[in-house]
Amino acid sequence: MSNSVPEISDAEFAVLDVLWQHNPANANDIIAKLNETKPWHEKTVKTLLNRLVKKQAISYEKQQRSYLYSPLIERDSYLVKQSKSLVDKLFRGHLSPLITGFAQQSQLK
Amino acid sequence: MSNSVPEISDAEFAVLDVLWQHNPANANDIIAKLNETKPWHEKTVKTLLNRLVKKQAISYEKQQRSYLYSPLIERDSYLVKQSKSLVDKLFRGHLSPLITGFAQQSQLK
DNA sequence: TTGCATCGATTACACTTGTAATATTACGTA
DNA sequence: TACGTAATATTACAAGTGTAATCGATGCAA
Repeated sequence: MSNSVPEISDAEFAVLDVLWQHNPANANDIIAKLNETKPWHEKTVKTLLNRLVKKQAISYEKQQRSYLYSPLIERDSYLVKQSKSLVDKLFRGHLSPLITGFAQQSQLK
Repeated sequence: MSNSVPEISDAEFAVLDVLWQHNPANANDIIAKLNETKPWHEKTVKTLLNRLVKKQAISYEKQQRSYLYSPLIERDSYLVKQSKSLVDKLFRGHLSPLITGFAQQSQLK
């Protein structure tokens, strides 16, 4: 049976998201990509990479001096799990009120 | 302009959720209701109530010895906000992939 | 009136998270 | 071979969170 998906914080998710788009990737690539949208310090991103490794959300292989990182958890299963847990928490498992809420809100403006 | 909705943790949300179902309510009522599903110590719930008050998510009025609590933030707007922020984060604002993901996942079993 | 039970208020404490700074290690160059 | 530099690893530190325990006030029972 496959391990359950670890908890991923918001900042960690952003890193993982970059890796889902393109992998394997080294730290500098990831930092550059992230910095297109987030003003994160290099050190910050490295911390996040380390935490993701510890959580076994990503893996790395040594490539000369630096590492090449790859996701260990699947994007789709992660997204489904997160969606489901939100819908469980907010709507007791029912998707329709979410959709309705969205519709109403977007129609307000 | 109305204040933006404060950040509410998962445990705090459960308390707020009880108050949305029935309010005003005193601490004991809330504890009893929560204990139908969560094995939380009385002290824990009181801490959560305090934090919600500090965050101005709920209010109270003194009733003799104890307090009567009521929600200050609206259930609907809170749910919409949370849904939206998840959809923004996971699906870049698009609802349809969430729905599709749900459909696929539920059809697997 | 005194003490106990019961409220809410304050304090505790470890873990996670955001956000780095510092330490260490190992190439590559002079 | 010795050093600077660039990678990773370790440490930092405050705020938020989960989960209570303790403190202080107060009203009720004896």
